[in-house]
Amino acid sequence: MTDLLPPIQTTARDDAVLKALAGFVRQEALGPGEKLPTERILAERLKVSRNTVREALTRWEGLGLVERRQGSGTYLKAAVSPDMLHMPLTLAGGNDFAGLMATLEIRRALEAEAAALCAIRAGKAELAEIERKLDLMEEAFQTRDGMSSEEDWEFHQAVFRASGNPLFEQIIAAMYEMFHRFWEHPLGVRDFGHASFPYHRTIFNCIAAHDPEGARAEALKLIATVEDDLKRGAANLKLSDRR
Amino acid sequence: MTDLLPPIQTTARDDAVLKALAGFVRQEALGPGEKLPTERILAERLKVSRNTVREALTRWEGLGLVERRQGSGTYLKAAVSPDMLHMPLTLAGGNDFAGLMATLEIRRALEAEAAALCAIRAGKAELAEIERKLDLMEEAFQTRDGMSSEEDWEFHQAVFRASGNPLFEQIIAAMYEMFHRFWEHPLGVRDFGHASFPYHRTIFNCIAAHDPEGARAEALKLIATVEDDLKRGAANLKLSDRR
DNA sequence: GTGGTTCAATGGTCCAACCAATTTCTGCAC
DNA sequence: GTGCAGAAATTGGTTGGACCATTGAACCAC
Repeated sequence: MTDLLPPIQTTARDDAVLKALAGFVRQEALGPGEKLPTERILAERLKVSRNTVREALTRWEGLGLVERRQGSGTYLKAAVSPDMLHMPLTLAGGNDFAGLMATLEIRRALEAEAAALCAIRAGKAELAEIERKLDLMEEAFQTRDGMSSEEDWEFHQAVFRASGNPLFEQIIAAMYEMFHRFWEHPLGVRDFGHASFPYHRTIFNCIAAHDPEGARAEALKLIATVEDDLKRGAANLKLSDRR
Repeated sequence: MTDLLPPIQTTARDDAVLKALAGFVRQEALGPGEKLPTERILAERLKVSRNTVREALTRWEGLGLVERRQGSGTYLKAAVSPDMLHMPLTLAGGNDFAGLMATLEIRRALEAEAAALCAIRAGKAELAEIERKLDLMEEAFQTRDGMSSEEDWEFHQAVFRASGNPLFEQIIAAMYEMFHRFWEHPLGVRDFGHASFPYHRTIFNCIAAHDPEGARAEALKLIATVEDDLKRGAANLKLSDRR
């Protein structure tokens, strides 16, 4: 009794605009940073109102695909293709401890899996890149006494990228803003992140040895230390209510 | 209706509109499904043009926070708060086999973690809800000879929801469209999904017994069967180029 | 009740301006 | 020719008003 009667679609102009624009971008082989036609031109060419064009572009802007600069133009921020899948995530109350723990749980799941996949799939080039990031991070850690969040992040990004699955990097990158917001205000925990330091190299060693389960285990240990730091920070935070 | 919604002041109008609207939603304690003021009312109250209101609402619609129904009104689809964090993801080329495998790897990571967390955190009410979905699914499986994708999905949703971390459900729900697209055209694999059937109950048993590692292991087995079905389907697909 | 009809409300689209930020061009001083 | 300030053009942002398409409720005949 499956009544497969999908609703018919009579009007979908702004969607049509986006589809046309996606086709245009593909045909012109436009990449990130390049400028696309002005709203007035698009409206004229597509035979729709400028308002409709603007609504369509607003959608893309909200999805982070495009950046508008008043007086200058509209620029691509990411690669687009006609058959993209959009996953807008919203995390309510992202500023507090609970929200941070929630993202950390996601990160634990993804980081462990990515490390394991990376151990299986990473080739020589990827391994070299990861090791380069690792060296940079360790150097920064020594010279700046533990302040290596930027390099730390780049190491993890390299691992995600070498997992062979672009989704890992994308999801984590989307959550980066939240982590970053936090890393700059370590809740009074002076040595935040120090405990996680040694595990970066143990993870790399397992990956280089093509030991998926080892890499997974080390990644889990790393996240556990971050979780621990976070809980210590939460205790410090109990008294001061920030914003 | 109360006369909240004070006029907007500065530039960055549409952003200000969203902030004001978020505040309004919070003060009125509006929940999902409830209707919010019409565009014309908002424009008048906030002292901005209706177009500006529309651009703001278009943003929220693109983020899946709101649903517009022509002739009816604009309705909340999710809880909103003034300090939300948005993480829009876009994945290119989601239609092909590689894209499907990529999402499945994400699902493996999240499903295993969520099952484990669920085994730790699920209370009596959550357990009962999961078991209800499980019963529905098993019944549908028997009576419709394996066609239980809808109920199957609801079971997994219940598990994610009981994990205590809303991000799991959100990420997976965002990927649902891709899975669903596929489930309706099982690539010629007649008994697609059959192999995964028994693991639903074993997962539930582990969750009910508060056995995190057991639940994780069973979830991994389930995903493995789906992966296997998918690979069989890919072989069938080699010859026919769809769409 | 069932099935149409009417009608007001609401989102969707369009137009024609104007504003604000940016870029580009122009012309003068040197 | 060079450099730079100011004018002009370009472009996204906003406004107000108009009309269309869909929805849903009230109403009416049967």
